[in-house]
Amino acid sequence: MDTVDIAVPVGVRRTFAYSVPASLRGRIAPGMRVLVPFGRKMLTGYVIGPLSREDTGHLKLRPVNRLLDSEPAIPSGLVEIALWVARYYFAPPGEVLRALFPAGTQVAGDRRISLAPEAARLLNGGLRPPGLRSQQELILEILAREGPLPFKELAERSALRNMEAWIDSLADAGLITIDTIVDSPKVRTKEQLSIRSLPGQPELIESLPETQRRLYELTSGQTSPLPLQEALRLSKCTVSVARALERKGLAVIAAEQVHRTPLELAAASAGTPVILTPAQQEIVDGILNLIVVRKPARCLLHGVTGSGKTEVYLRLIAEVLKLGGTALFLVPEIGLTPMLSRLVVSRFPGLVSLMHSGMSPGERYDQWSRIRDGASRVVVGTRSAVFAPLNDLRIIVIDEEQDSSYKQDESPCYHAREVAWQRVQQSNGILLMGSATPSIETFYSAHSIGDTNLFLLPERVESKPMPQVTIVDMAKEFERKGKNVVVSSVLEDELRHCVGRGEQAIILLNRRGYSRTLLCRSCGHVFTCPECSVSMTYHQQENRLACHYCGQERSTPSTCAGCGGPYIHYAGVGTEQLESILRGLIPNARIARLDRDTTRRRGFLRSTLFSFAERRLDILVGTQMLAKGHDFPDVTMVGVVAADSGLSFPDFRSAERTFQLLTQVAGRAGRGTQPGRVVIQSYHPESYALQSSQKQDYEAFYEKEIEFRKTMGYPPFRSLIQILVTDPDETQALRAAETIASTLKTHASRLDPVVRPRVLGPAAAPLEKLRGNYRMQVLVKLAPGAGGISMLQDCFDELERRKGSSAKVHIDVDPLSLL
DNA sequence: AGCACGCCGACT
DNA sequence: GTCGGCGTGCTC
Repeated sequence: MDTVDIAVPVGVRRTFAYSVPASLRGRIAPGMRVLVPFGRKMLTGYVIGPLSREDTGHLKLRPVNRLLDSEPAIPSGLVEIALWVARYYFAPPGEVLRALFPAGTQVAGDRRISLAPEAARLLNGGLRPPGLRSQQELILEILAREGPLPFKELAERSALRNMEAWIDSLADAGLITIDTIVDSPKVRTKEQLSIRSLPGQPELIESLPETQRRLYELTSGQTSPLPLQEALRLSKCTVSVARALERKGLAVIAAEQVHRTPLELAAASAGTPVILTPAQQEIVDGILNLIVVRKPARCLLHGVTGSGKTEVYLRLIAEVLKLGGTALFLVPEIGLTPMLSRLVVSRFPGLVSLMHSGMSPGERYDQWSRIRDGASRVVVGTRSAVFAPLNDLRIIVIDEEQDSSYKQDESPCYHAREVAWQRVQQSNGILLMGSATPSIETFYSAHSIGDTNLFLLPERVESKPMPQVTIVDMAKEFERKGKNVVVSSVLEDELRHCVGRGEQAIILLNRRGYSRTLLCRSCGHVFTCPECSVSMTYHQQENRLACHYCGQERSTPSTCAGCGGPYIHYAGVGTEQLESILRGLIPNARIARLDRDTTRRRGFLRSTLFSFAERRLDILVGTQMLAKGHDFPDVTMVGVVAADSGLSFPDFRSAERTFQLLTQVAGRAGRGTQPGRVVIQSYHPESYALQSSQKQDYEAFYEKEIEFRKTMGYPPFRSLIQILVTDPDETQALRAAETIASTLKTHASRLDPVVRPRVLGPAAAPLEKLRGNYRMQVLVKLAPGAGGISMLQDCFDELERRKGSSAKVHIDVDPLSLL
């Protein structure tokens, strides 16, 4: 390779060609990080491979400066995965590749300007080099006063423009020197002085003084070197004692690498597998058969809540390890399910690495290094762990496959499930998706298309019954009571009984705050966020209004901002108000609330879940974070206060979301010895999302929903690409969106009508304004697999070449929502 | 993404 | 005439 293709972490959707100096030939390989000159800087680049483009003849290639890795830092397969992500999701390849490495390992270099010795001597002697312009003199003065400075800082201090020219002239005159300083990575392996004992003559050891003997015995009982500080603390002696041992040849003190270990790993104890039910065993056998043939395959494990899917995953991971392969276990959010990660860790002691956002940069770096070096063969992690540098990946498990946290909402907007599928296709492994409420796309692929293997666990373990679900029609409740109530009599009675029996309850209301909207009774004015097109929510505890989209706050008004009138109506109940209502209804119950407001305090989520598990709480009130994956055996009652709050969302997935949320939260009830009861309050009891979740009938929901998707041309029948154009100026946003839409339409019209993508818009996005930016969207509907994507590639390449507008363009391939 | 180049208004 | 504004074009 004498010329290479390199991705540089800048926001450009292309790679760059570099020449390889003779000294590096034969040592450079794909997946290595290199230092390359880019513009006026030095940047970390990622080697893609030999130069494939031929049109570089006219370019004067710059040489790779040096290698940052002596061997490829990631398996070369991962480079291909990154390129696939970049292409499919319209993202800059350099930024995708950067995301594959732990944060803080990237290096960059900047020019540093110093005074040449000659100039320094003159200036120190109070003299000035003759014939200089005042600007040049200023630069020299600053350098004499401040010492060598980075280019940018020098430019700021001097406040000159055209710095490049002044610097060049001074360098030509030999008065300054310019060199490149490359900073060192912020995160690296941590080393610590450690002590390790050596075997010695028994009589020598016998003769040791008391303190040296203590230290020697402590360290000789260890299998690995002990951090020196810790050893001294434990044996209560000082460094001189350790040095004495070293002099006698009984110990070695040296810097050793220490692994920064996440809490969950350190705390785990060894666990043992449970015995599988026949149904679980059959599925394990079925999937294992697919694993051993070494052909890529997708599997969906559709099992009701509490049917024991986790045990199936763990058994298959164990089998993969026996076969010598590695495994990746993706979970929605580790923070919400600390029990699950602990369970995995306990089952494969010493082999597991964790990758999630709650870890410090150092911990992430060490976990990543362990995975890359092959020390960890099981990785448990959230979305980004799908890029873990595992070799011979034979299974990827995606738990709660439908969860929206698997989709990254900023560029690159990848979906971990799709990336996982690319990875197992490459490594001849298995993708195992698990859910009680699979996404419509995945179930369609399994049930109707058949390119995903479907495995069913229709019953709970130990034949525990599914909870009994009651729907309360809140319109009738209003008629009966003659007034609006938040908690229906049915829900109230059930709760009372539940708490009375000493059992626990979960109440879901997917809306935080005290009141959702403030409305003037005189003129109808709604208090909306000045930056966003949404109403502000009243929070009683802080006595403030807050925007839940941008976080902006303001004090609670006492009069209407529109007409000055005093009659302000607080409408729409949130979790904060619900909590106080429940306290009023059932004063003896111990109640806690879990939502983004209460869990902002570090550790509150963990400690509250723990208290609830320990039965020091009777009722948990909260938002959807209560619905996910928790396993509390004493919860027998689940209430949903406003089940239709999500149904009115102007989004094609709102029914699916509602059904999933209701079914998931209902599944929290009756996981122990007592059967569960669920009460769902709604103004739309007839909607199919509610009806099918009442019967816990996924397939009934699927049949209705897939019909809707087909009629409307939504996924899985059409692929969607959302182009969101934002700008503080409404007309700017619209104009930029119009340019994009018309370019897309022109390109589309050249295609065969059968595969021709439909271009819709531009139109204002449902969230018209967010953080002061107006949002226009263009929507492209494509027939899946019809090659429309390559048309879009061309289109966006063209648009990028002549962008001509300051408006921001955000491309979301396969968006999860269209807000 | 940065960052320089280039072409138009307000100052010495 | 210069300084500085931000439109637009490039980085191998």
